[in-house]
Amino acid sequence: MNFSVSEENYIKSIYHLQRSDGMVSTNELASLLQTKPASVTDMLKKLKTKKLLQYEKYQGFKLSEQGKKVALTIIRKHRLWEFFLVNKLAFGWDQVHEIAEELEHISSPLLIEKLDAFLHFPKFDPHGDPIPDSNGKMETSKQISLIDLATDKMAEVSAVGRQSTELLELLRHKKIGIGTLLEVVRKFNFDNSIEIKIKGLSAFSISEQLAQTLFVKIVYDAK
Amino acid sequence: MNFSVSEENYIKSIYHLQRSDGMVSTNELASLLQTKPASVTDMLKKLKTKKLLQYEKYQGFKLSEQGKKVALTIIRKHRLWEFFLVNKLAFGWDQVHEIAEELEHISSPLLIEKLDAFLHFPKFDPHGDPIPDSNGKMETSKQISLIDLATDKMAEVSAVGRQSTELLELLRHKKIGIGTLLEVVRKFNFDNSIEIKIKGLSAFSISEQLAQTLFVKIVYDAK
DNA sequence: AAATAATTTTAGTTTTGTCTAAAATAAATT
DNA sequence: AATTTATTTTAGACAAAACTAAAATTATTT
Repeated sequence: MNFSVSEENYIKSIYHLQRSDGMVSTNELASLLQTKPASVTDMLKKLKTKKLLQYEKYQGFKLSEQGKKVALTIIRKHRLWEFFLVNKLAFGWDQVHEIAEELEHISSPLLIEKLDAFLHFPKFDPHGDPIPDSNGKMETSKQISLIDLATDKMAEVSAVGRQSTELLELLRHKKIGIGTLLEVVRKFNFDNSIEIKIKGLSAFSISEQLAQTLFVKIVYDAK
Repeated sequence: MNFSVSEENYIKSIYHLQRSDGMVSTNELASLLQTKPASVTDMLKKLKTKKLLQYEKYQGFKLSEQGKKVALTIIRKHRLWEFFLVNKLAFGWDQVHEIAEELEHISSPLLIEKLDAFLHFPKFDPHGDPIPDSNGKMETSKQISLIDLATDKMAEVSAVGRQSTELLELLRHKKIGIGTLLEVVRKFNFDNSIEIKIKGLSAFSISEQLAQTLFVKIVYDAK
């Protein structure tokens, strides 16, 4: 099936939001798409009738399996084009997002398969985000120390180094556990402490020592 | 200034039609765009207010200088993408038109300059049509004998070999002169005669001998 | 638990690009 | 030259995707 540019942008944005949230809200989506909540509601109804969305009014919404598949093909196109722009056309990695936003809506599947082959099936785009293959599967990022996580990357706590009662106590107090989704908001050079944000909580700082012992996997470039 | 996909398709189509005609008619354009004459009229008004078109109602229309410039940048994009698709992504020359119809509307001028450089500034697309440079200038095709002209290529009579009174008499009778625009409709293997079409006249046949003495330049791939 | 605030949805418009049907104009024919 | 035919334009409607303002629902506070 074929979708309009507008529908595709909604699907992609919902996918991004639900990675961190599970469930997505109308206001959240409206602000990401720079549009009004009323417009979002209209589109939600349309996407529901097309079976791309699980949606009950006033209850929030998320993509159906079908919808996720569509989202992944759009993301695949976006990231392949970004790779092309940077590695073949010599764009800087910070110049390509807007252009890829347009290119991702070109419809030919054959084009994307040929582009993928031409680029030798890259696994990551220039920002380090994984590129889904034609079945929607992508590499999961390698585990890195939280201290090395770039700002604005959504990551999931995947392991804790050198466990101890004191550490676990601290983690429980800060509401951090395996699977917790977070992102780094700021880094302070003075003491290498970092400020992190967990969905639903207000941002707070953690020490260099703590950041070093926590390991995370990037789950999504939320940009 | 930025134009919608629809506006760009109108501009491009008008450019193609006026190459052979000088002036373009509403019906002609409607049939090329697979739309209705009434829709064409609506768009003509819009293009006129945007100063892309010289248009007086019931009198036909043609692009302004501005409009031609816009048309040429679209054609430049289309042909560069076709070159890319065939020479980098290994598409067949007959598979690329539709995809290029989408790619030609991607807006970034920097993208096109970088693509042009990446392709080493090609002068002709995979169909043999010239690619305008960033100023809208393009190579004019080389002069070839009419007998060698492919079907469906619009060409302009540029010279006549071995002039003689008899030849000139024949040409005058057939209404062919220097500058006449024509295209080859069919080729007959039996006697190598060809059927040609001149705008405004019905198609007619000419002999192999005559076709050999006439020289033409391709002015446009009217497809 | 009631009242207030925030969020979400509905109802009614707008814009872009299309359409049909009818009217206006131009071209062709007798 | 008058009439018929073809072409082009107008008028009014529609679908997609957005908007504003108001109503409905849910969440939060006191």
